[in-house]
Amino acid sequence: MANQEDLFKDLISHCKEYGFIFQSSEIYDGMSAVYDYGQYGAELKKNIREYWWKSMVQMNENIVGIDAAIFMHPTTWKASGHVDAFMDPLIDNKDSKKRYRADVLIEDHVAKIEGKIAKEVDKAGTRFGDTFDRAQFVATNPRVVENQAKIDEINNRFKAAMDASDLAEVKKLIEDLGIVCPVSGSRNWTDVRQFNLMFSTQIGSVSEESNTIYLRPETAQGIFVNFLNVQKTGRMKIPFGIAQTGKAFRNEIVARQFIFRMREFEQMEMQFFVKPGEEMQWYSYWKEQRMQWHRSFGLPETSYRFHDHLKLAHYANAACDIEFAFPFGFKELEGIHSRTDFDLKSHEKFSGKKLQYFDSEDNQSYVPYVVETSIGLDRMFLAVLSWAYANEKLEDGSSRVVLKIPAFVAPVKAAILPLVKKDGLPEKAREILDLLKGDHYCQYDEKDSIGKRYRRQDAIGTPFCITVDHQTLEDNSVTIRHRDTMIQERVSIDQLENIVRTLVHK
RNA sequence: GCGAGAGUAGCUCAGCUGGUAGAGCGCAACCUUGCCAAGGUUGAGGUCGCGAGUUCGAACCUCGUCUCUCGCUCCA
Repeated sequence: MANQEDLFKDLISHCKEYGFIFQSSEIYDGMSAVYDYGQYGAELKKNIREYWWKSMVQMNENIVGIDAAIFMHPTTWKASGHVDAFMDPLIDNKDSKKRYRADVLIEDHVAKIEGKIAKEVDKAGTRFGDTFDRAQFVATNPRVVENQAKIDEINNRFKAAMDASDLAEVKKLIEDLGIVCPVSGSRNWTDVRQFNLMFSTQIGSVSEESNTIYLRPETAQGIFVNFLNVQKTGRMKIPFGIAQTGKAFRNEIVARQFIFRMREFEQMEMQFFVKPGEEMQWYSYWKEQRMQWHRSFGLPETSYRFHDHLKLAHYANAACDIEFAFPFGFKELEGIHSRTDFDLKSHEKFSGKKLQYFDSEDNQSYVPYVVETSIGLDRMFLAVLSWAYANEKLEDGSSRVVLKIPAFVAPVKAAILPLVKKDGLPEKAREILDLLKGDHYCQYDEKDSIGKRYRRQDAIGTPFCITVDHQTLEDNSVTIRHRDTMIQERVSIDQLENIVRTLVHK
């Protein structure tokens, strides 16, 4: 809907205008797909992160949290499969504008030749019947031998080129083979380029001795490599979980839609280690648990839906997303994956260390299976904000922009406002600020008319405005104005701490 | 990365066939009012995304570049 797009644009402007999100390095024209969180954005993000942490770690006896480093041993990414999977050589056809993986184009070509051989063999098979010696035929038939030699040559050339990182040679191979674009049918190719989806840097300050290392493309591996450390030192018994929040980095080819897909982003992950064979029941359990967590934000249930993966990644035996109705459509917000024992087994293989758990119930050790819940913090932030943003028409014909952020994650919990800045009201208001600011992030504002100040707080999503008026001086009462309803109630200052705590608590 | 569109004050935008920049809102100070924005006075803010070129002269034309939006593509 065009209306939704406009709303999204308005939201992006609002985020900048009110200090939620700025483009990174804006004064230098910015960086594509990198954003900074401003004064209110940082608060909201922190509140969502803390709520997640509390829900996962504090509320679950068998889940503990860690904070692993962004740098990890390079072999980690070989074990996880990222090095191979994230280094595809890509080539574009200039006519169709389509992009292909160079290795896939070559493989397809090889497959065609293999098809020819198979056809030849089949033909001969039917001709000779029972007396057909397949191995003999393949070794001696001139056309088969010729084609097999072609295949070997292609594979050798490709392997040699890739091993030498000689991308020009890969392109030459594609040209020599006369591979055409399936769409345009043309041979008008760009150079082959390698898109490494992982960011790399050097560790070690002396260049000859330095090693290439990667910024982690996911936080999960930090948990896997610490599986035994945590299990032993925390005396954890399966089933148990390890949670972590932190930055991950992906050099996305296209990163768009505001903070939905960024090159640097924050994940909130929990890896739950279970007994092999019990993973599906835990997978279902966490699916339900995570959806409940989302529902606790009080956003409409219709904003969320499950999307079960039909095509599974190499490491998974079940996977689904929780999708959210963003302004640009239903998109992935959180993933729940049954990762089997792929990661731990792979780390066992690459490290040569046993990553097993001794189960004293049935007296055996095994590599645990893993159920993962992985949510993008920035995406959750965007989900909350895009739902909360509203341009309301009021009964009197005026309008207001309000962020209906759930109170427990709102950046500013309460604003304390003297009705006028005289008659001792500011002093009284500051007393109340001092009373509350130890427990809640509050603001004091005395500038402009009271109505204008309410609107200002609406725009940053402050759920409560506490107003000090002349009656306050007489009976020690103030009014609390609720953001969403704009209704005010009068309460005693003595009760204020309790009231605010209750309203803001989750 | 490709294609299309866009970039002028914090925000939304105007700026004619090239003649050295404007409005509204917002912001700051003061006065006034005092319970739901838009009262008065004053003020701060822009080498028009950046860099070249054409021109006597460029926000405007040309090229390059950066960034954003949309569509492809990519998303273990």
